[in-house]
Amino acid sequence: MLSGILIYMKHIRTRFAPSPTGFLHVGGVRTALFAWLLARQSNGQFILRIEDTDKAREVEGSAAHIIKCLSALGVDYDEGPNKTGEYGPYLQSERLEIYRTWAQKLIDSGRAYADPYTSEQLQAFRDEARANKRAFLYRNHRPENPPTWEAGMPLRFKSDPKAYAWHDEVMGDLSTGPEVVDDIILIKSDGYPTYNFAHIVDDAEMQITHVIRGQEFISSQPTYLNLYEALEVERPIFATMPHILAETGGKKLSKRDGAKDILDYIADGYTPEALINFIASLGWNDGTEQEVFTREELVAKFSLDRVQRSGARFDARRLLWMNGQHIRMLPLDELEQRVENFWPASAQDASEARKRQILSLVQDRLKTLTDLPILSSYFFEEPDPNWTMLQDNKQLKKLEQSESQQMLTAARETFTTIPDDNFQSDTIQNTLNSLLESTGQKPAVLFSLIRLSVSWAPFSPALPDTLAALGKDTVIARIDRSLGALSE
RNA sequence: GGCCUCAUCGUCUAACGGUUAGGACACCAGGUUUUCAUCCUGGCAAUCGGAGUUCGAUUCUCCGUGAGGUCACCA
Repeated sequence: MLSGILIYMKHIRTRFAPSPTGFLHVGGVRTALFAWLLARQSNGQFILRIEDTDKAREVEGSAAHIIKCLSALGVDYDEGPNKTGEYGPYLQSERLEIYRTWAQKLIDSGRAYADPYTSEQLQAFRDEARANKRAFLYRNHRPENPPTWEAGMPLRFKSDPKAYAWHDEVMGDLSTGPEVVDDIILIKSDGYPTYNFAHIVDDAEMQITHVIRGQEFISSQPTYLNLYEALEVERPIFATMPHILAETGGKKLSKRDGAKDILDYIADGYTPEALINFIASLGWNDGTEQEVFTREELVAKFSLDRVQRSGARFDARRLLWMNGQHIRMLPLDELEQRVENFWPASAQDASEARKRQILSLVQDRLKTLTDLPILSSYFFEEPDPNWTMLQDNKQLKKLEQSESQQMLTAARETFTTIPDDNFQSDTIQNTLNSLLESTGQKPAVLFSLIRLSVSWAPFSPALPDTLAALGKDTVIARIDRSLGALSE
């Protein structure tokens, strides 16, 4: 405990260490986010390290893609591939000399040896273990007189199996027996280190204080602990994150289960704030009933000891709700910048002031930024009458055609009496009220009809506001057009 | 199969061993003199099972059960 406190008093250094093998989904992002929050709340550093040691699985451009994702979320790093600090390089493929040096240290101390087996022999050992219903342990087949290690041979760790008990900031106190500590590969035959080796070397070299990673590493943790000892490096604080589960089934979130890339969410009109809030809420809460957190609140309130131990299921509906909450929290001029690329094509020639006016009307109804066109296009272009909307409307479907015509005609007449310079929301409200009296119609019927005839949209802001924003001439012209279509 | 981890409404979750087990999403019903995906009010809905410890277990212990992870020259 004391050492933990001392390390906290030192500055915190956390890292996100993805392998560039594809895209970045919410599971990976959460690990990055929590590491980032920890660093930011303590004036520490957050490091991005690209673990590109598997050249066969590497996908070109994905390191750049990962950086783009982090940047889109506002998860900034202090050291990384294109932001060199004093512990670089931050691409593992550029650190091969470092791994070789540490490997040599292990060889010299008798803690590493060349693996002489062919893959067929290895596979036979595995099959045997499986047939005996036992876990495969390489060290049961440790060669007595391994050859001198040279290029082209895998280098193995000579483990010193023992029981371990260790503390995990999230999972609590964990322990295992010696049967899980094994001779893992340190350097592959292609000369690249394995994750198992490289991450320990790098974390030590880069002075990482907190290792935050997914549950899948818990079972190899004892071997890692053994390796820290052999390497004679101080072990960091560990925090193991539960998995994020796919929406259906009990499996961890993955690409084939429909996990989307973070940039896809951005493209679909989700805000970084909402994504971060949502992802953090998958497994973390601050103990109060607060659900919506700003970025600053997350930084201030996050703590590892309130991270859940069990997996959390991804819930797209909750994310959608949360996105709406965050959109509503944005100041109008901020929202204006965010929606720049989401306007309908017809808004292209509209003035900034006009777009701003429309935006303020629809802000409360946006759940994603991509909702903007459906909520605003009729302000910028002439909507086509759509009779199915009339027929599907529960208020209007029983209406005779002649009744609709009468109502619209009456509405048109009343609107013409409003002076041009007084076609404002409150005046329109009064006009609509008097129209209700004179026609004797229910508001639900009359207002639905007017709304549809000027917008032909599934939803819109409050009617007086909508009409005022459209303007008197447009309102009358659209009613005329709808009347014309009605009488055909 | 070995080892490890986890287990509260459908979902995300709260609850010093003492609460009518709370909140949120979703859903349903009302309301806000139009629609609605905003907003407000209300409703539905949970402690995996069995023992034990205790005056009292969601909470502690054990045994089951279920779920997940891992047993790669992937990370």
